Amino acid sequence: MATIADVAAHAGVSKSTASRALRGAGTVSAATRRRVQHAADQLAFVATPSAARLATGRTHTVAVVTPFVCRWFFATAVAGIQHELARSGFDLLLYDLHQPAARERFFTQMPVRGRADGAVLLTLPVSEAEETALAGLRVPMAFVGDIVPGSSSVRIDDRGAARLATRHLLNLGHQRLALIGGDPSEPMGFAAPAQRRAGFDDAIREAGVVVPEAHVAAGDFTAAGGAVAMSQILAAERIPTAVFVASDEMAFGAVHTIRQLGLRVPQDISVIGFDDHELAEPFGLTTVRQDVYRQAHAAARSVLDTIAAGESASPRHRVVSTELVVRDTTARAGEPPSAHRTIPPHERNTA
Amino acid sequence: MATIADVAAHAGVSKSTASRALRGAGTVSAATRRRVQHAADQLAFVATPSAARLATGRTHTVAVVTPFVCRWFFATAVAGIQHELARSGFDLLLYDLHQPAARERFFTQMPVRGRADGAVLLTLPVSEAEETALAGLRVPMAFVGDIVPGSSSVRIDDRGAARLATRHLLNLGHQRLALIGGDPSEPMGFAAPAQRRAGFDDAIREAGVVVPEAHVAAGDFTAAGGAVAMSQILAAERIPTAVFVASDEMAFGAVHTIRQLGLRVPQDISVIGFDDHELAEPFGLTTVRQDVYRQAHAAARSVLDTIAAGESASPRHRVVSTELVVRDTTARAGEPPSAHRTIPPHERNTA
DNA sequence: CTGAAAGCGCTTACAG
DNA sequence: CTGAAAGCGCTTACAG
Repeated sequence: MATIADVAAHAGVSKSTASRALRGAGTVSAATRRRVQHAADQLAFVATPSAARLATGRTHTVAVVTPFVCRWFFATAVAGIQHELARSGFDLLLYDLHQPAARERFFTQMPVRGRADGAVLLTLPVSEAEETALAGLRVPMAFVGDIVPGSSSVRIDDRGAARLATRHLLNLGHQRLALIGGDPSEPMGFAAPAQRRAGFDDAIREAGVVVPEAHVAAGDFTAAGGAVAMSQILAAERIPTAVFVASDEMAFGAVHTIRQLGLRVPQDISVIGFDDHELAEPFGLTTVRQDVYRQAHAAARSVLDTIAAGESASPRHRVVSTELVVRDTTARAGEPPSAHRTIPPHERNTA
Repeated sequence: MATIADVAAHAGVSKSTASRALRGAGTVSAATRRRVQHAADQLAFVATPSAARLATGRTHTVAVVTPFVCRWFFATAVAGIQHELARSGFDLLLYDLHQPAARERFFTQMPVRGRADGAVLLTLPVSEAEETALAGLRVPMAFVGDIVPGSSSVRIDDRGAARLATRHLLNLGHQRLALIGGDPSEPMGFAAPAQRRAGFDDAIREAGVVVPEAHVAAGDFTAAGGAVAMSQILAAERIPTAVFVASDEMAFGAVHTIRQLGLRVPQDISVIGFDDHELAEPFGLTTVRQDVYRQAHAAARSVLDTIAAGESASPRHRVVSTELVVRDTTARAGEPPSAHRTIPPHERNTA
């Protein structure tokens, strides 16, 4: 591995000018710049990151901290951030706080310290202690889905979007609604579930509709959890005709449960999800779309901009719009089966 | 930020012994060790990573390079690696090669150099040039899904698993099979699609069954791609009674297309996927399971072990088993609807 | 067991 | 425009 001393020697200059020439910093004559560059190419020189970092204090790295990398929302967000970072030549350090223990270890040990110039936190409401720990990092941060004073944020209007989803059900004439939301005692303490519940409540209150407790169930934002929650609701004496599910992944499970019990979607029960998961379209799930990739992208951009601008930049708070996407899992209350759900005059197997 | 000189001063020792005491290296008397530790705690000392790296040459970081973080397989693998790394106090640097341009940039610039002590590469068949570029890193590597001489690998028997899936269809009495596989001209050049195709071919050859070209279509391993591929197959003069789809995500799309056209799964067409995606269970998709989390975990472990052992450790090649998981999307050829698919005597809506 | 010194490989005022 | 020197903050032989 060639060092900068090697390229300096090859080019017949000092380390100082070699360094300056390579980084385009300071003033270097065009001729020497060329000589140095040539020497560097010859030797396939590339600066040792740790040495450059120690000297400059900059890491050209951004940390991403997330619960559950493996879930759609977070994986999509990580992709969005990675792509934006790559465009600026920044590396991405990933921290997954999948368990309370991992979360605690992260906030007490602060492995990010000295390893990143900025951080983006995904959907992670932080306690006061955690907030001060993060502040101790003294690097720009952006939050996706939460607002923390002093840091930038990008999010959607969860409450408004949930209200929109619920109104869609109401507008279709449904009176017996159900909700599959989040578990308030969930250890990560996510903010979105409560917001979505509030939006649901807004809508039913406005419509003067009452939802019995038996029609409210909590899932863990997985399909399996949604399936279980749905079966709890369907065990009620009187079952709903429509259900708002606070995530598409749970909605997939809910739809499956309904069908397993021999009921039809949407003829017997309408289902609307939340997210516009990549499988929502192929599955015909009605939902409200949020653009996760774009939110993540914007958060990364904002961190990058703040890094470039130095401490000066003031935090930006952005709200990304959502959109109702009507597909095949919602229908008017009491509607007969739609035409394309019946057996069509298509070629059939005879094997 | 306190430096090691600060804690040395506080403890009344030299930097050398302070360093030794903190890292448990060399020999330090119990008493001084305690004094130093106390001083470090007081000052909330934590070694500056770049300085430690420059001095030792170790980064305590592993790089993960993947196409598409946002797809289930890769996101799950990243989670598996992250969790194993965290247990050993290693950081994870993530590189997403989602586009040919990003891939080329990665292999020419080699951003991993000097930033990681090891790497795990996900499902990425490398060219010779790329292989030598990686070798230049001089760090232990493990591949998930591919074999590269000199590096460890963890994978499944794609060909055998595909054969298994196809035999399941054959065993159910199906004679008119179809295949939704990968596109051989896909730029990433993944190895699995060809292997799965080969396994399919093995099975039909053994069974003496012939599959017309019209019953073979390529998808891009997304649900949308699977849906399109399925509709191409269903445009054939004579449609199949069963289809092997090389990934669950494509299978989801395929099932959707079949149902959209008014045909039933599995009564009219049986569908088997590949992966055991987390949504396969809630959706009742028959498939062959591969444990991605475990493969990733093992790959990370193997890199970590090699790092710990130094150059001495010789590469390990592991093949993780797969398993047929029969659910609701496959049935005997010509089978009538199964009981639980018919309308059951359950409470119905009357709204 | 402990300390002084050199070194890891860069960068950056400061002179010239 | 260029060079000598100091410094970034650790670690590690080498003496003692």
